[in-house]
Amino acid sequence: MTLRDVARVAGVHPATVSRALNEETRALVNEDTARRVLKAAEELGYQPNPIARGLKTNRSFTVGVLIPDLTNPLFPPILRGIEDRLETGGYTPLIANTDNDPERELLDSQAMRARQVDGIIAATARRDHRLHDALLEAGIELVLVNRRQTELPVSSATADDRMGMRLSVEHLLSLGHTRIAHLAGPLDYSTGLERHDSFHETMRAAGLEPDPELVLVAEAFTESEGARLCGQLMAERRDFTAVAAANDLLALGCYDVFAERGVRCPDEISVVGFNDMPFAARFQPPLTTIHIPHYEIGKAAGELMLERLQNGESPPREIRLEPSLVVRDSTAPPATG
Amino acid sequence: MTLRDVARVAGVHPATVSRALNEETRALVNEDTARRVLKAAEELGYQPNPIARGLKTNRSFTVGVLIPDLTNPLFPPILRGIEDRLETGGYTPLIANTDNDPERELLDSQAMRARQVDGIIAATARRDHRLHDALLEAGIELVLVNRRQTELPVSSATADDRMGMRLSVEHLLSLGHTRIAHLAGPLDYSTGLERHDSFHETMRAAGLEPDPELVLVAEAFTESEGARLCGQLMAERRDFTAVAAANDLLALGCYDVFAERGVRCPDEISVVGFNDMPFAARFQPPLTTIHIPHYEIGKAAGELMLERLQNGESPPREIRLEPSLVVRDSTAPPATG
DNA sequence: TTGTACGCGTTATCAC
DNA sequence: GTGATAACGCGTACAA
Repeated sequence: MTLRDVARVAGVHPATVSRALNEETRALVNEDTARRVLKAAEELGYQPNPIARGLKTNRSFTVGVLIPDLTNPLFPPILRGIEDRLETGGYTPLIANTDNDPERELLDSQAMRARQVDGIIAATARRDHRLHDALLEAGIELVLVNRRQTELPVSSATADDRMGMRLSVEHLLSLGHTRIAHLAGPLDYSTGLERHDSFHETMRAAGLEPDPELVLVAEAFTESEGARLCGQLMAERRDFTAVAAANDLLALGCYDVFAERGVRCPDEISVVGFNDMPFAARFQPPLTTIHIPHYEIGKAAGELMLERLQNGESPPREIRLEPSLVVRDSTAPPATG
Repeated sequence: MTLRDVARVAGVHPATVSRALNEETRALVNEDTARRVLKAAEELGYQPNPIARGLKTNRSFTVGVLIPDLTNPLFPPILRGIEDRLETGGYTPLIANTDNDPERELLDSQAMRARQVDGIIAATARRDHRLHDALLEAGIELVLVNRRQTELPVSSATADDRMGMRLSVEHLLSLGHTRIAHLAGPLDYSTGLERHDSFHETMRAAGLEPDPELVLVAEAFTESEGARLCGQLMAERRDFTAVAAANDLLALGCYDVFAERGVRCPDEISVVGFNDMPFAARFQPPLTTIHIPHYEIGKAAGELMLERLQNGESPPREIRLEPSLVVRDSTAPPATG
């Protein structure tokens, strides 16, 4: 089923079929002829061959998506948003997991480049220039999602991480907490860094100087890191009454330590997570956290990519979506006395 | 950077470069020449253009993967397994979400066909012939994952669903339960049907005739369906002491009804889930369930696809992986009296 | 307005 | 063993 088949049925030359079927060149062809061609194509169930088209146009209508790990529940909704938005523009995503390995990220981007992707959306988290440089050189569009790159002019779709952490801390403050610990994410991720900075800003804005010994930096956004850091805080008998964690998994790690040590949450210590991951309401206790509109972030990233693909002149743009506080049962006023 | 560039540098004809670079045809070329070509390609950082190759060979080294919904935590590990296995064969997955809509499934498969995928792995669940027929006609290989098709000769990678439900029921029986309810999944999914059948077989093998009024069929594998059915059982004051649910989400629906009615689990009613979804151990109470090796199932599906792609003569094959029982805190002996 | 001719990068099939 | 040539399906100058 090719252009020629349609041409034969419609009784015209293949080139005319090509023109009639292509939105942009349809004007060049007689209205009646176009109608006849469309009808023939419809009847035959003609599907243009994107491979052949790509060979000619040097475009694949394909966009690579680099994510750390699909099994991290953060990413599926982002991916669906990306996919849904790209689809409306006729683009198909090509997904690869990098396991947060910068080398593998570069390798995957090479493989995608070989597959002639028109652009790459990177959800991988490290603040790293190499990918950007490699793609710039190859003339492949780059859009960041869930990560920003302040020093470079590159489009990105993220949540307002600073605002999110502000909501978290202000919630704890409003409950009466003053000795608040922060379990920060890795600071070479923009998410980790911005939440960390915002924690400090918000505390200071309330007239509280954060105790450096109550701020611990995780090496990864994982439960085990959360447990390690929380265990460390408890072992040192720090007198904190609340924890603002940089994500939900770190918060879950705290739960583990509490269970082990018989600490009641929220009665003795309050915890706020970040992300509102699936089933956060099912945990014990249901987790108070910051909700992030992940699906919308994905859609925004798809949107930004389409912008760049369809109008190369448009300048890079940053989209920041608002998070919101979801109060459940892991926070309460501090125990008196 | 094309074959011609490499040819120019190596001082040979482009066709020779093609032969030298292609594993299968390398034997046709002089060893020294081949070495020279490889070296030139290396130096230039030559990457073959799969688009052009596909145009010529009618193969894209691309495999479509049809899943219902990426945000269902069941699928990411399957997908990673598929991806990891396909990658070793030089294939790239192309993923689409069908939202369990058979029409959309067909549409997506059309789009994939247009993109010249060499095969399609379908994780969508309905026992439906249409996809199979459409692909057969188009000469596209089909492999099922997490779903079987008994009437058709098609490769599939699944868990042994019958064995899984048998483990679930036997666990409850061994605790002393005899009045066991079954929340079945939709029976037009092979998973729903086989677990349903196995529930009955296992009960009968123990000398117990299942009470038809204790077997309810859900319209979807969701929490709300679980809650609806469990609510129905409770409203009718059925005297059951345990529930064998066809998946974890149905089990979670039961949790909701229990919470609403003040029923204690497992003290008054035991519940067993199915799938061992992420964070099942975090629920309240931690959910006893059947663990399914999802990643391995995905790898097996990738394996089966490679088999068919690399050796079209090999007959379809079914791979069934063993599930296992994970005992947590949602099951206990029935309350006496 | 439509047809002709060529090229995108690769591989298959010849001939040498 | 290697080179020449055609062809895959499409898009687009250019000619008509």
